[in-house]
Amino acid sequence: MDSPVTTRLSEQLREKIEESIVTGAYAPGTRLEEIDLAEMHGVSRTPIREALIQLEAVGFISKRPRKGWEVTAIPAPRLCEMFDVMAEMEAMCGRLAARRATDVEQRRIRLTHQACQRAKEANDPAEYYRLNEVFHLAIYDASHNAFLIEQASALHRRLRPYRRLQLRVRNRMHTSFNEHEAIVQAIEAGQGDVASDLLRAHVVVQGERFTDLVSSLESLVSPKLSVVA
Amino acid sequence: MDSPVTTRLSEQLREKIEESIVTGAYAPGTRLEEIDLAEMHGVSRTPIREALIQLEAVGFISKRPRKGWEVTAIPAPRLCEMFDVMAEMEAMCGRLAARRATDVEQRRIRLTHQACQRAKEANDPAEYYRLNEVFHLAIYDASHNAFLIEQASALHRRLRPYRRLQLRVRNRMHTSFNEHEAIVQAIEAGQGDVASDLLRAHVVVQGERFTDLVSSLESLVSPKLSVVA
DNA sequence: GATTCTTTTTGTGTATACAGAAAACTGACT
DNA sequence: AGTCAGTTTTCTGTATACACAAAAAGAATC
Repeated sequence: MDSPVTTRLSEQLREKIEESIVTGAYAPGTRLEEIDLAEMHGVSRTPIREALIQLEAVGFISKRPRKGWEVTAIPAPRLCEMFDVMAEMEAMCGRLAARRATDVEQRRIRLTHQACQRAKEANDPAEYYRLNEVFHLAIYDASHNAFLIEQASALHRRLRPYRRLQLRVRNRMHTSFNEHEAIVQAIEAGQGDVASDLLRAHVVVQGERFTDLVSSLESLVSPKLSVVA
Repeated sequence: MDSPVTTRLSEQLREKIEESIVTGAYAPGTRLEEIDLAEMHGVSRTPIREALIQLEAVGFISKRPRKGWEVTAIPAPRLCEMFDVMAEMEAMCGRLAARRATDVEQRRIRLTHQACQRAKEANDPAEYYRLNEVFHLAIYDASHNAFLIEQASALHRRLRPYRRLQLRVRNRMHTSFNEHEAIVQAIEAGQGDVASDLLRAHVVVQGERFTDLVSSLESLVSPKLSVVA
């Protein structure tokens, strides 16, 4: 039924757990106990442990001396740093995409952008959010640098639970769309430096958006706090 | 004597094995067998396995279906992609460093550069190679972006066995030094964009250096090939 | 002599067992 | 009643054992 050579419980478990983190099911700060996870997935501790070790190596979780594993809660300042790096990587993708994108890839970017427009006009933030990811990934792909694509995608995924919050910001969807339009034009015109600068500005977290980010961070972590307060 | 809470054989083992890869003791393509490594280090398979899993997560080794673990041999085209990304990250470090470096950090960069000069004039490539790393790391630090520093350092380390080969290229030490001088000046002058562009050009693998890289790659992998040929 | 089938060996993936340490709880003493 | 000490429990790190699968080697047959 499923792939026969996918022998590797620990890999499948890593994907499952990572998915739970990325989607926010396991919020930052959540404790992960090996035995619980093992029972939950009906396996022994060993493959669970191996999955957790992989997740730790990529920074998704961290191990506290005697406290078990914990979903990494990224502090706001570090999150800004990560968005800065993300911005730079996207800028690089954009520069390369403007130089290297094939006709098919250009068309794919433009089409995804138009789909974003429909989602915007339908005032459907969820759909816009989904298409926004497709849009950015399309630009990554057009860079024709496999390593860059991997790195950018990984960081994109890492930041996913935090980016989702950004769209709640007032008018973000419209602003985002307008920025996309300019980016697409720059790529189509082959203007690498322009696309690069636009993408950097588009992704980076500046000014008031930083405050939004910080405040929305609080809605992610331990809900019990809100009960106390 | 050593840190008492460093209980974690797998961590120590990961560092040891990674060191062997980075220094080139384990050349690309080398087979790593769990039992051999376990005996070699006087431990059981479990911590070895955990160490290998971590190394796989970062891309140092990869697992072949039924062939065990193998030190990842990076193909030349991918290596170029990685150097391109490295160049972009260094460029970003330089741009930030020019804006943010403290007096102490500027002085540290300049001093390391002067040490490079002494190594160059003493015609000591090994020492120059070592100081070159210190120089670049000093620029990373001056960027004041902890995440960027981590990422850049990790990629730098990843590329280390390949960068070493580059210095064998004729006159590379002198060219490198001159480029460093311009970079230092740009950072001291606070010219972020200039530092950025210079660093990108300094790190990237272009033109004839690509050919050098490809040919030097062959000296890394399985020596039996040269016996056959 | 070559090819194919069978058997053996080797190596990985998962489970389980065991030891040691830290944290929590309980009891006693001040 | 509070604090300190001792005991118990829980959890982690490491070792070992077992099963399954693939590759290699050897034997038999064509």
